[in-house]
Amino acid sequence: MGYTLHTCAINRLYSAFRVLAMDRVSIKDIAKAAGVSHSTVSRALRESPLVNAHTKERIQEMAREMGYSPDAQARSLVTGRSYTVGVVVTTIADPFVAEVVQGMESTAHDHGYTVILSCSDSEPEREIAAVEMLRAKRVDGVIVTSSRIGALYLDHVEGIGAPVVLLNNHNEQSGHYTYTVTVDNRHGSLLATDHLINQGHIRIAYITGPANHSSDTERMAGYRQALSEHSLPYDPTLVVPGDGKPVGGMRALQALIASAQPPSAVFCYNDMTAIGLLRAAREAGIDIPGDLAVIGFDDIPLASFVCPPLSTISQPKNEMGRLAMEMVLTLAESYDAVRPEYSDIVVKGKLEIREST
Amino acid sequence: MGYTLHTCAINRLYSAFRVLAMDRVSIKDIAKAAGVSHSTVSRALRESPLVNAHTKERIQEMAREMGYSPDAQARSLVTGRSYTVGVVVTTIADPFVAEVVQGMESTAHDHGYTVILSCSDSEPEREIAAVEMLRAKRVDGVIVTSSRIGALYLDHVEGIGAPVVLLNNHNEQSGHYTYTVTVDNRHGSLLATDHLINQGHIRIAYITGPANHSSDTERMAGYRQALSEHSLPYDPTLVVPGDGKPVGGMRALQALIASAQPPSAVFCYNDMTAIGLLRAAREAGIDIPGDLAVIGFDDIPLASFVCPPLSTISQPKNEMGRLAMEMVLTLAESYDAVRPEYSDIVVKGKLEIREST
DNA sequence: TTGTAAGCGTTATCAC
DNA sequence: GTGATAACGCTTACAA
Repeated sequence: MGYTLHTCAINRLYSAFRVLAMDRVSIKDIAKAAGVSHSTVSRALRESPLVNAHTKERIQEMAREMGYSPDAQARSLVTGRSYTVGVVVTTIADPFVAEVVQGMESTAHDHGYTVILSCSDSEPEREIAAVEMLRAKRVDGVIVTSSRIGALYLDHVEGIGAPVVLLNNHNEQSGHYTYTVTVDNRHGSLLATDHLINQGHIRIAYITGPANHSSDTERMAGYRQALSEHSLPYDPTLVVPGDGKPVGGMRALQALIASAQPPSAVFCYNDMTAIGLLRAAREAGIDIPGDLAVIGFDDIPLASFVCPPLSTISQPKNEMGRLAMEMVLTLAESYDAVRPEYSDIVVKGKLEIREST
Repeated sequence: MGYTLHTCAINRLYSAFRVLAMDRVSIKDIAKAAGVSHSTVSRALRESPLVNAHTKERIQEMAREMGYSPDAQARSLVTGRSYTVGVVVTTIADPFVAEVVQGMESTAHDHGYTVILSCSDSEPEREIAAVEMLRAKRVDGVIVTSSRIGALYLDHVEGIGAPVVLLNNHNEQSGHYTYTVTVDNRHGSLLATDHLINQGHIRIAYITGPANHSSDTERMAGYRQALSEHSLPYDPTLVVPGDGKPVGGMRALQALIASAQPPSAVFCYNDMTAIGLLRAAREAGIDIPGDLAVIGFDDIPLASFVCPPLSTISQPKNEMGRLAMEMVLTLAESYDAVRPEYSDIVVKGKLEIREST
């Protein structure tokens, strides 16, 4: 690690008999203290009209005084609803994911739900384990974000006993009997590429994302479509592999400048790639956008702070999180009732022109 | 919003009688099917040695076939442990927080625990509500990150019935009977300011963070200490207010260049501030680090991608998350047993020299 | 309006 | 080894 660690005052004082086992007060305790039955307490605490207004108030007062806190698990055991939804992501450290989760959490909160967060690190086993664990916790719904292995869920989905919605899933065959929220990748790429073309660029490169992600396939498709719509030739040598991360972008730039006929513009799979590319360009003394115009995809929070500020396709991250959460909650509330077999929400990205193009 | 939304295939098909109420199988169901008592099933499923090896295997096989999933809530009800810890943060969209949470989640996972995420948006009521809710869910522990209102917890902390650890708390009076993980702010500032001084700078400005945060007070103290250790005068006009966000940094730069005797270097409360300042500097045609050296604090993931790459004090974010989680889990496992009255872990930041100084 | 009793799915304590 | 039986803290018929 290299970080020095300083533990101070640890184990400073052991208080031998500090038994904090502050026995939790239950409705029975309140019942005893109030001289009523525990069912009356239960009613009073949940504002049931079936209880005398006076005693209700008295009981609520006592509950407060005694420091009562309802046991959500016990309640859930009998009601069958946990008011909890599981959110599975690759890694929360990804700024895109973080924004999406932010949107999810706040909507969940607004509806009185709680979020269990699980990071899979893109490892299938961990992702499955997470789903299994969420199932054991009896969540009312699950949202899986940016997963590459969505198809696996479809098998698990039957067993989990709760609705599952996929957000920006990267797998092709997640079409059946599932619920999804996705950005329109093709449309976004069209926007990006068109923009470059309108600026007069003819030779436009595309830096790919990680292999086998449907989002990459779709963005690539949009790029080619824009080219063909403008009767521009598609040159395979202008498609260079990246990995969705800064390093990929840096390497891609090397490949680009080494080529016989370098492009005058480049569309990157995502902002992280573009940012890596920007950095490499600066080091190589290439002027952006003078020598090379660059556009990304995602609009991560810092896209406007790199230099030059990055033009990009903005995904409504917060909004997407909100939509996914609302979808899963709606499904949860009508679970084991009549509901649509599947539904997809497709949101469109927006062209954000800054100074890199 | 401005984003167009396209709902496709929604409500595509209602299958009227698809009752997915796939009645959950319980140990009793398995017991019935296997012709044994439910206690035997319970034992078999938890690898108890108190059960015939043959029947154990048979039962496990049946459980698998029947798609059994243990009910964590029911179990928790009787064992008193939920294997869940609550993490409350200001906002997960903050890259610093996201990294910390990443560290927390992965350690929790390694120990078989699950994370409930709650974002308070720095609103005291929400923060209190979150704690209340976590209490109802019977979490085994709570970690509060970057809160400004830690003192409030100290009242709640007794009632919550679970250990609470504070990470990078911004409140002064969180000293008693609590557990904390914090970065050594004074030390980090010393590092940063020393670095600037060693580069030959005499007039060094400090851009503050949000008011009344102890972290700001401490960083400021480190700055002054470095100055005095090098017998440099402390000039109050060189301390300009920021807000911990890019805008604050941008505004601060205006103030700086408008001053009679501008500094040749500036130490910013955090990276976000520095990044805003960098941007304003670029727009104002100020050369970094030629005209002005800039250093931040935090080392957020994109600090190395802005231009010029930002020198900063690196906080071991992941590590801090890990430490906090390990602390709370240790406390949880010994709850209502003998344990230290309080302990603080203080980690030291590291000077990360890049190109802005 | 209130109380009694059953039950949610576990684990745990006894006997046998 | 195994099976009753009693919790755990709550909600909810069903009675009174």
